[in-house]
Amino acid sequence: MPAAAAPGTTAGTAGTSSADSAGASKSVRRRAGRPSAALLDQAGITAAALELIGRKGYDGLTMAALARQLDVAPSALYNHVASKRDVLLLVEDHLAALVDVSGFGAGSWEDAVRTWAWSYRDVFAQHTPLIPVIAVLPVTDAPQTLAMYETVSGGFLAAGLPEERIVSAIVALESFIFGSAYDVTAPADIFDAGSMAGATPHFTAAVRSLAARGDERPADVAFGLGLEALITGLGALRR
Amino acid sequence: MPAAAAPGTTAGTAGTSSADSAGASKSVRRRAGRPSAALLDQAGITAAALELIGRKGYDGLTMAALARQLDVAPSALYNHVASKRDVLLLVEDHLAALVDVSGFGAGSWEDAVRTWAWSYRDVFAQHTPLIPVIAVLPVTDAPQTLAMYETVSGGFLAAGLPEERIVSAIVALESFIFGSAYDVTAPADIFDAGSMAGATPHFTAAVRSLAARGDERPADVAFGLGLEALITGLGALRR
DNA sequence: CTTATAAATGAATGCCATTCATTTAGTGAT
DNA sequence: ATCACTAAATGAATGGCATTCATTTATAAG
Repeated sequence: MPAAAAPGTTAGTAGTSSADSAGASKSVRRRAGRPSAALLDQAGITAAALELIGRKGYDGLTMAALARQLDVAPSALYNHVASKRDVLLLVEDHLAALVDVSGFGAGSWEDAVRTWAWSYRDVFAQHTPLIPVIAVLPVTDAPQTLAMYETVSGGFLAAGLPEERIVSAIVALESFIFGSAYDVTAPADIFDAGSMAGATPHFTAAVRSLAARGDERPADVAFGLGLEALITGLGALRR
Repeated sequence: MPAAAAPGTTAGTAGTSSADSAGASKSVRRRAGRPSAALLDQAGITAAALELIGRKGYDGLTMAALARQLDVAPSALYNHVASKRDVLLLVEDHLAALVDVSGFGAGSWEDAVRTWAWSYRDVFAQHTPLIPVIAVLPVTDAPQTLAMYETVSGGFLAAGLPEERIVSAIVALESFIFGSAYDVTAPADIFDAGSMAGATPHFTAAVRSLAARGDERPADVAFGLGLEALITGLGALRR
């Protein structure tokens, strides 16, 4: 857990072990009506969603399952979120706080970017179904994500990148990170050409010679290779 | 299991220009039973799916809509594809053939990569819902995609990249391309911090100064920046 | 002529997100 | 105290979705 960022606002609730409201499985039958204390809130929904995702994966994350996890009727969720997409947004923003931006302001710019990029990829490799959501997500709707951008922007500016290229540089890195996150989840034999191998000699040979020197995970090798290239190339913009 | 199946008898029809069977909207009521010539085949299904995607987007691509487009009952589709995922695979492989690999073997390696990467991104920017599918797709199931890899591998080898790094280099570029494809579809105001702008001075300033010099599309600027960095970095591996 | 089969039908099935009328328990004002 | 208001729950629809299955039938093969 890289920790870090976790900007002030919601830090109070976020700090508590997220399991509490998630695990509530009292089988006590409740009647409709306003309870003494609200059963649901966004923090509880987020925690329950994460718990569910961890146990059953994203296929298991249905509004019905989420409601059951919280011992509540599915329709009750809609008092606190407008849609399932909203739930995914809550989860996404929670995860953004786990990305390690501690390197910015500490060591070299290169090392800070390395730490950030690897942890960013690692976090979202476990949550690839969120990537299509993030990609189109206005930052306004995700405060933790926005906080991450602020820290990274500050680090880039301090390192001497021209202000007008900072967003482009971040976007380029992020695009690479998201694409690479998918890569982590790919099956090991994804490049096995099978019966078509005869028709693709160059590619088949390349796949074989990669596999031959295989201690490190292929996805990690590719990520390291691309990341170092990006760091060098983007670093050259500094003045 | 996709590919294989393709009942031999009807293979002849598969070779025909795929557009014909897509537009078939005869309202003639048919009875159950084997028709004189098969109404459906994978080429026709692919063409109809592309037509539908172009007209209604991926939300409009349902098995029911696809069947209607082909003037057939939804269940009939399952004689030719095992699942909706299979339909997406057919579409993906069709698109792979549109990617421009003509640069390999022609000009410089750098230019070939540029042409390939830009066209690859452009094709899939229109089809981002396919990206999660491609990412986990064994190449065996996608002959056109495999053919693309073969051409690119050959180009990389000819340019002097060590064989054991070719796959990693391609994966790194592809990851960047997929991530960047999402970027193209993002709304223009995605980085507008709105009410949070006060709390994020560096980021907000960076966004503003990017917008200030804005003739080119932001997604294109970021893609160009990252791509040139990758080309330089990966090119340095040549011997 | 018989038989096997590919390829269609349409009627389920089960899952899903979401909506809605309804109920109820607190809160705050009079 | 009483009353009205409202937040937050319920459970019963609703409509859409992919997929399955028993059934039908034209055709090709033997």
